[in-house]
Amino acid sequence: MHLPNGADKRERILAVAEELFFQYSFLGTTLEMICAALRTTKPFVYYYFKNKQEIFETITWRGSVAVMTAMKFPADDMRPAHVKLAEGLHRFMAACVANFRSGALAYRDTASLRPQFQAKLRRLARYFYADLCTIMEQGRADGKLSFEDTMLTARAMVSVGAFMYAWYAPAGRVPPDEIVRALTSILFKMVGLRAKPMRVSDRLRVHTSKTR
Amino acid sequence: MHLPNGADKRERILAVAEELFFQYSFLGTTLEMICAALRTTKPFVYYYFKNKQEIFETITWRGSVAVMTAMKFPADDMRPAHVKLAEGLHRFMAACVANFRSGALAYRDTASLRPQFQAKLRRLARYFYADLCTIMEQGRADGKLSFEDTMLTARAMVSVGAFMYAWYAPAGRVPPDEIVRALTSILFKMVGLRAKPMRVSDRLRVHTSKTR
DNA sequence: CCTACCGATCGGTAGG
DNA sequence: CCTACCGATCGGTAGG
Repeated sequence: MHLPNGADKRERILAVAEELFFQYSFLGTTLEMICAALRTTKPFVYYYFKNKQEIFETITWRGSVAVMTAMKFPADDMRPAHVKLAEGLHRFMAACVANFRSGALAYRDTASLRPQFQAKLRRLARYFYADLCTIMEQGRADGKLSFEDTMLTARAMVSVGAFMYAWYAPAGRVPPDEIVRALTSILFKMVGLRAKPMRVSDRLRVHTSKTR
Repeated sequence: MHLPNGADKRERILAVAEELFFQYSFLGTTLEMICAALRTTKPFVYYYFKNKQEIFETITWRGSVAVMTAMKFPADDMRPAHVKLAEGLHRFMAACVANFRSGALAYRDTASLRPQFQAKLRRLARYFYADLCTIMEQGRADGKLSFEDTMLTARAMVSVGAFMYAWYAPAGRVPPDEIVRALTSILFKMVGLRAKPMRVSDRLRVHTSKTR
């Protein structure tokens, strides 16, 4: 045990609030509930955050960024589009599973976000979809993929990851890695990609460069 | 113009409330907002409904039933499983598009539903998934379908319809019928079904029996 | 069908 | 003088 510093305490607030916001929504979660779960008081929370809104948007932003950066590749990555898409979809699905709570807040509780924050999220999503659609169409032009409307197919694939909040339970029947592999394999079928999704260990062995 | 009877007035309340609940969530919608949109007062609304909860659950139940009954077939329907699945998936997707607002309330605002109502919804969903998975596995046994984990594939297909609330706009780029056709076609790929989804007019010509 | 009003509970902040 | 908190209570607003 060690005395936690400020950053640790802030993280603890965020962790507890994420759980409560996911379960009860923004308006359904009171500061009293957050404080009770933290076994602390409101002024303690208000020392680290200006208000409830700031806590909520911090969590929401993290989750959204984690999911929406999966299609980013270095400019010098010259692999074929369908290979990048396979890796990107796998990263996307892994991020959806790892962040299924915070990732859901953006679209499930949109009304509780300030308009300017919503605009920031829409920008993030627009870039994600632009990257995704570009890679998809390159892969199709290369004859490696097969699908009809690009944007609708992209929306459908994102739905599979995004809607996970409604049914996924971390301690469920299938282990997380296996869920990621199986769902990624379903996304592959949706774009007519033949390859099987790599296992996490394979991906780490083949692709060692850090993208962040 | 005619003087609306009690049922009409009730429906008007439900229509206005559905729009507001979808946009602002249950807790974010006040009775004052509903009354203002209706240009009436709270006691008028409380003449037709016991409380805010009853309005919300009435709307939610309708949407959920509309979507979750798509996989029901008459006991004497002897068509092959993959044919029934094709029709069921098409009906499911059409119901998701037609009820994207009320259908979303069940999973987006779950916390605002009473536990016993949540249990009723879970029962409805369990029957839907049971029917869906049964037909899927029959079709696979017949050699007409191809997929891995049945339940995960079912979840993924439902996600495509369910998550539509996050992006679908009735007055958007693609007309509703075309959205339904394109998304159903994507569901077909997810289960390895070769057939193309029928157009609405075709389906009505071929299959005239009422399922309700 | 409306005006007026209640018990309670909310997010946020005061003094110490 | 600062920080990190507590007990108490503020102004406003919710459902009914």
